[in-house]
Amino acid sequence: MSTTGRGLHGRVLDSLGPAITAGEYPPGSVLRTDELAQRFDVSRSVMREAVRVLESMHLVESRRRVGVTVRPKAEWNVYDPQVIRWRLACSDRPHQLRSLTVLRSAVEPVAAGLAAKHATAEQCAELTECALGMVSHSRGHQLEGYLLHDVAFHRVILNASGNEMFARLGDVVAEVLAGRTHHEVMFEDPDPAAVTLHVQVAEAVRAGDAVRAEHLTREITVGALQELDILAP
Amino acid sequence: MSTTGRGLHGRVLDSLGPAITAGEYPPGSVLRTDELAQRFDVSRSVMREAVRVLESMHLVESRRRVGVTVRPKAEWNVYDPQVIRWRLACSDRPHQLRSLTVLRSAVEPVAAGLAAKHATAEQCAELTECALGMVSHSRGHQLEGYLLHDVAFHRVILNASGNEMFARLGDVVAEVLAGRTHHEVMFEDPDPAAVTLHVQVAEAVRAGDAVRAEHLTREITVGALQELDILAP
DNA sequence: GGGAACAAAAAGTCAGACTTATATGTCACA
DNA sequence: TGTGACATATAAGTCTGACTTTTTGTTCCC
Repeated sequence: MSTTGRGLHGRVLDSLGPAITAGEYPPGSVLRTDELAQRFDVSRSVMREAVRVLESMHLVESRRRVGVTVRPKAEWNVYDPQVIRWRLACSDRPHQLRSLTVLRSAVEPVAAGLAAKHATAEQCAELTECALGMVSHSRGHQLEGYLLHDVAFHRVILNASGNEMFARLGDVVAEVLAGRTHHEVMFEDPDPAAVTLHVQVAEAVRAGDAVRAEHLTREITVGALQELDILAP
Repeated sequence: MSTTGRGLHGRVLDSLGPAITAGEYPPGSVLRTDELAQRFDVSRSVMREAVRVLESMHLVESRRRVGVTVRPKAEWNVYDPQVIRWRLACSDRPHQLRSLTVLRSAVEPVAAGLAAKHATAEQCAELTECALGMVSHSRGHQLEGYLLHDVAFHRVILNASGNEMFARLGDVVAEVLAGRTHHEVMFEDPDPAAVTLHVQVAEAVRAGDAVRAEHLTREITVGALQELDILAP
């Protein structure tokens, strides 16, 4: 899933990235390239490449005669999928999950409205297929199967919106939904009301009813937010 | 504004990044590190650092024995501020501007609603100050002054929402608004109705009226979308 | 025709020497 | 005592060349 692993510098990032995003090095901390290279037992060239990547994520800033300083959290590229994964993997997870869910609540209803206008016949078919899959996996602790169709459903909506910015949030949504199923508490079968809503959204999109699709999706996301409030008020 | 310039590898990126995002190298194109290093007259180490950054933006993929291949547009990290700037600087600009405006139309109303709940007294004051600044620069071709306050206004809203994902879209909004004023056609003074809406949003946020703040902001973004439709139907 | 051995190509890695910018401390002078 | 110019040390930045590793495509044999 989150395999940066490509090459030695990727190995370094897998270790250093999470450490920084977890706040192990508070903002303003100064690291030195040579020292890091020693610590990770890699050459300076490799270490420099890793630092460059962290710099492009705005996690650190490299300045002559000073070193590599950790930037304040407010400047991080929090939309970078890699950064999102790192933050979801650390203790900041609940806070991060809430931020992303709020983002979903803003984006997905609008995306659904656009999908109702722009979705192709194929996308409509895929959507109903996903919704039916959710229904058939909604009882009897088939959580994994349910999750699979749920993720696919929201991906299709985001893609069908025709907006590239929305489409690229598919991975984020997948991460949030997976997080809810795996890490957070999810004893019981999914809420039947939510399942019904998904089916209705699929219908609305197929019918080209943008207003209804948007409204129904808003209900879904409101539900997701309430779920968070119950778990961590 | 968009000064990557830090170091030699930054110079290379300023040249290669825009070229890739502009589609000069179609997806699947293969570049070789050594050749690029020669072309830009830099050492391989510097070139490798540049490639690493492009790779972290998912613009390219580097594989042994094959080279550096350009990835399909759909996989790019389109939320990376650097990528956004590069794309806004090329012929793709109108399309990009539309995508971002649609994103704004989804995010900003929700952000305004949250701001009404969470804004501090200081933020409220700042907001009304911005709105008043917009009013006082709304007549007599004071476009630059108007833009300044407009950008500040939306930044405060996004920050006051208390959601870090929203807050980080401040730069995007700034870029969109600046684009509208500078590059697109903007002969006349801003629409008086829009100015009034901003003042009303500031009031609603101060009053803690989330529903009203959200609704008014939605009107603002709808206006922005209509403006685009008029310019490029 | 299919599979195994082989060769070439390009990225990846490393080590070492050198350059450059810049923060900081020093000292003279006002 | 404060201030400006100057020297110095430091850490990033750059370049080069040699070497390693992985992967692809070819060739050769069964």
